[in-house]
Amino acid sequence: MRLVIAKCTVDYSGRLDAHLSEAVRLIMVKADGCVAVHADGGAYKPLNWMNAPNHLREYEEGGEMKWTVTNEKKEQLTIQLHEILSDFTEEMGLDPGLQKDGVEAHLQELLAANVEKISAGMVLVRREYPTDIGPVDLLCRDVVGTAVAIEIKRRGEIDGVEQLSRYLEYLNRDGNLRPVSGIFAAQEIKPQARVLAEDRGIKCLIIDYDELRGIESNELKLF
Amino acid sequence: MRLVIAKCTVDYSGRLDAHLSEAVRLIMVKADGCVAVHADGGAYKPLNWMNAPNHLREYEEGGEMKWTVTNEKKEQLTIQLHEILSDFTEEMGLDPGLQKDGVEAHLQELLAANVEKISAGMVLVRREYPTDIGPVDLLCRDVVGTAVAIEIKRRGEIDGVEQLSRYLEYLNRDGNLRPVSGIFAAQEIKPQARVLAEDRGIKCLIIDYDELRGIESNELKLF
DNA sequence: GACTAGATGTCGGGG
DNA sequence: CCCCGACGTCTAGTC
Repeated sequence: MRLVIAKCTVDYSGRLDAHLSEAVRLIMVKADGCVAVHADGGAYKPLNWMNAPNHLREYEEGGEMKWTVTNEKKEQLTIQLHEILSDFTEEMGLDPGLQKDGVEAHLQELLAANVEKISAGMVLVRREYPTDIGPVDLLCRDVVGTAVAIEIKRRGEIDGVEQLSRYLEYLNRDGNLRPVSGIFAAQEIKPQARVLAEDRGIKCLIIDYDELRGIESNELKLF
Repeated sequence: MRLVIAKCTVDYSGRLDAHLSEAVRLIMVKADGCVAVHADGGAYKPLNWMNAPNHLREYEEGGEMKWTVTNEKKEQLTIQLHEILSDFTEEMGLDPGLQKDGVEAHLQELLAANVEKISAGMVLVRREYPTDIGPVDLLCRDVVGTAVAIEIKRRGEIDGVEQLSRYLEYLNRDGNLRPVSGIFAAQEIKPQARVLAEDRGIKCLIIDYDELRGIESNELKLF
């Protein structure tokens, strides 16, 4: 990784046009070639960047260094280095990568293993039930045998309700399943999403991840 | 800005749990206090981070440095620095910020000024027409006085069609507007989005940003 | 390659 | 503050 701190001006042209006037910034060049220009604030997002794969050309122009980074998609990042305050390179090697726990896939796994907690007698038909317009998170049958499509989110927002609505509309065309009801399950459901869901006859369900995890570990203890 | 390169292990706990095993990484601490842990690859997103506002505590534990970053939302980032290879600080000052051109707002502005280019006799009622479920990009009336809702996107995908559909459903409840037709306008429309739009009776329109900009500059030349 | 959906999305604007 | 929508969204997974 190469870290350059320099007084610079930057221009990006591609999906839009953007310009940064002269200031001191950090320019980060990673081993895979991606370039990021950071200000000393504003969360982790750089002001400008160019992802790999790309081509970096460094050259002198009028007594100053100029970098142009281009890629196959005709995007271009141009950095004028008016004054280089620091230029430092360090080999870091490959990263073993990030392990995560608590993303949507884990919620889905836990809820799939505990569908009877949603309502007594509920039975799982399958996870990731395939349709032409994408997989339904969980397809179940309730105690009287009615099909139930469940969409699971960490945070329940309008997009998720629309997604479930599309699946319901599709599934209800299938004579073997019809009528299919819907449950929108999330750790947190935004008010507007709840209104839209209930307006469409979709039930809302708040999932307690820790509680479900607790059930799992308690069951493990029993055996 | 402080840049530390160190062999470290990292743990994040908050919206999810995440763990990074031992490796050499860059730790970036910005003037506003935000912390980011970068590997030497993988675009501009850090492996782990904690945005401002937060509280950074540095202390020694078992002969190694340990950082804990916490915030009001009970999120926590813990960094174990097993070996510090470099620790460098540079004052950078405030950044004048990024100027952009070509985002959706510009498209909307241009199209609003040229609604008669959409179809002859089209008249703009208002931009950002407010409804309870959000603002409609453009509300117009066509040559025979029928209301037309226009949703503008740079890239037209299914989400945008759903958004316009919600607006149309809402607007069509208003006796003063009904019937309201819809136009989905974008620089590029994905095939599936087009199919969904047309299935719902929504017209699709490709916008040529450069052409509209050309019209604007030509009109300027006339005066 | 196209398309879908998740993301610790982030970010900015408006109520 | 929440809510909402844009973003150079990015990214991973599937078909």
